[in-house]
Amino acid sequence: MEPPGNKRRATSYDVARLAGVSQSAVSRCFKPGASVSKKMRKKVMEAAEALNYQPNAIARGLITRRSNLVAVLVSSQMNFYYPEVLFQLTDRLSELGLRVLLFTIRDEADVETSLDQVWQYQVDGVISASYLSVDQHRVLTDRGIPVIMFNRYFADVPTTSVWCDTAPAVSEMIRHLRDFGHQRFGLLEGPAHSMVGADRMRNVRRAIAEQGGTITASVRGDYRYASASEATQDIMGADVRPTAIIAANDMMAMGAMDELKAVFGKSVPGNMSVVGFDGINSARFASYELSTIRQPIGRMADAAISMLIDRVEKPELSPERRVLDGSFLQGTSTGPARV
Amino acid sequence: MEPPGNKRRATSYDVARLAGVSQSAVSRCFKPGASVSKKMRKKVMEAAEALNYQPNAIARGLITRRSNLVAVLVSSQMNFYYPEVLFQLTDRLSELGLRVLLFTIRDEADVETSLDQVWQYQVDGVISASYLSVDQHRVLTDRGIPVIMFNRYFADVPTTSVWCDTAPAVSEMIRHLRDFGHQRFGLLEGPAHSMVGADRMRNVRRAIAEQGGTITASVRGDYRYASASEATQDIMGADVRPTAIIAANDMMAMGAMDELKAVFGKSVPGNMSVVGFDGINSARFASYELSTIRQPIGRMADAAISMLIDRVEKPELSPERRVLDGSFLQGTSTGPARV
DNA sequence: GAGTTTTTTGACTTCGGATGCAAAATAGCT
DNA sequence: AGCTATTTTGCATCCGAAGTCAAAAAACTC
Repeated sequence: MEPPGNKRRATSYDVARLAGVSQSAVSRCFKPGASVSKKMRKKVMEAAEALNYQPNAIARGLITRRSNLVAVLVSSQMNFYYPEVLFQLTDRLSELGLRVLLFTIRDEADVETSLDQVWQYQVDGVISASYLSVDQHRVLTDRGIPVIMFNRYFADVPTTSVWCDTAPAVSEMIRHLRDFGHQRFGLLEGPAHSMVGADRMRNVRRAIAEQGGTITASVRGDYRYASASEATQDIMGADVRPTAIIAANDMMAMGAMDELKAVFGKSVPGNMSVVGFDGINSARFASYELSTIRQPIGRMADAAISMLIDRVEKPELSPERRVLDGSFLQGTSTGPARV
Repeated sequence: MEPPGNKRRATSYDVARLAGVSQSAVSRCFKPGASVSKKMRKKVMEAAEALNYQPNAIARGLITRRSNLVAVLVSSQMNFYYPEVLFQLTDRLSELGLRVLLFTIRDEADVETSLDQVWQYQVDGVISASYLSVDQHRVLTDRGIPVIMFNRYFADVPTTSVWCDTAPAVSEMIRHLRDFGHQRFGLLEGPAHSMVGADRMRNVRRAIAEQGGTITASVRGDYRYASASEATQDIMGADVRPTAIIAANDMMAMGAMDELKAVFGKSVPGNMSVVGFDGINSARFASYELSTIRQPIGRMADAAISMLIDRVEKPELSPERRVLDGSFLQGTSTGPARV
């Protein structure tokens, strides 16, 4: 039974002394591609073992200028999409020996303070699945910190980003609804500033224009479940009622389904159809089984990480955008139009 | 337009030179309680501003032996409880100037590698909402790293932990069910090794023993939504069918509700009642409106953090357990027993 | 204004590893 | 063995900020 804790943690010098070698030797033994003889490695490793030595990542980071830290920014909004993205990113980064420094963003002000921290902690890079203004983005890149935007980008500024193209899947989705006889669509859009939402709805409008059908109402929500309630009432309260509601994300689609059932006595898909975007796990609950446009989150995470690593190693790489296609996932929230 | 990036980032020396003072002076200006004259502070701050200087947290951590990093361990299991805890912890830690180093744990092996990283990154402390063995816990505390267990503790080893006592709320919940005339209960338990689940079900059994009623079946799930499907079938397939199902967490309760509706044609609460534990956000969706025993996650996070900070400042503090009471939250998943 | 106390300031050392370079050790070759 | 080519190893210095301590400056006293 050792006296717990108080003893200082072992340093490379301690290991060196015990092993009877120099500190540099110890350092080399813990560096992957270094030139060390077998004997040396054995001696050092034994001493390290005995002292419970592990290199100090902080000290290492100071000299190598590589912290192996990646800042991940996610919105703390109640939208289950974010945790999924976060966990996917974290799992994968861990496997590559990179640590996640997590920043949850509630509002604009949070972003500013987070960016200061990002800078102070010498992160190797940033993956942002949260809102970031062009200026904020530039502050980071100007300072030489690679930034990858997850599922967002700037229209007018080159940005390294992963993006999910929903156009083909939306087209498929509208065809699916049209085949079911739907003609009148209510749109539950995202917030005004959301480019993801704007893009999704642009695709929806285009597909409807191409394939036929009318939009009976278009209302904004804030991507959260709760916001769908009022939005659905607005949609249903319009002059003409739709037979299908298309929501800009799954959370709102779920909210819309529940509102339709609870308040309007509609069954889904019996009387109304509902579709969403994202393909989050909770949309697969049997109570919803949402027809939705699924983002390949895992593959998007891989893409983001690989672009990030490329840029950590070669900072001069120019911005790049990787686009993955979303896919239409048919659930049971869509069925024949009941007029 | 500055030449982007390539320039080295400014250090305290650069600022000192520009301001015409010593490096120590710069350092002091960035330390809260230091003695600096107004003139000096002004000069330094202007220079810092001009150079876009922010102290290097890595270098600072090296000398102060305080990284201001807190490792947060959460299970990456598909259980929405974890993201909620994580986000609560992160929001609060950020406000206190502490950064979250996130570790998602898939399995035992992940824990081991994570602990190595925790050690290497000189975190100031660890908050674990994930499985941790007694040995793993001891490795950390022996090394002098404060560990706070979130919603778990060891029966036989003193542990600093936050815990939610569900006993009174469970008693209330059973009374609620008894008042509705329920006599036969099916238990959907957690995995065998889960002490949280064991504790919850112990309280349930005790309350039933005290207030009357029989347990028709007791089946284990793994806390995930999907596991409730088979478990519910087992419960419903037993010799005697219950009128209410008590699940060890909300995810499984939701799964049970859906299984009852979809496969057994039961309505909830029309034909069967279902209750859960946790009080996660998704249990509030209108499709579920689960009656559940709610954990005060926010307050638990506060408690965990305050205990952590206490121990970072005074490592010699002995283990402490803070216990908060859960509360019974009545939803619409419970109603009169229909025999 | 000289003498004393208090506050500010700067020179220097420290934290714990990584690395360039030269010395030492080993291997390779005739 | 003798001598060169190649590894290994250790020394010394660096990364960037913080803290110690004594010198310098400012603030008080009488």
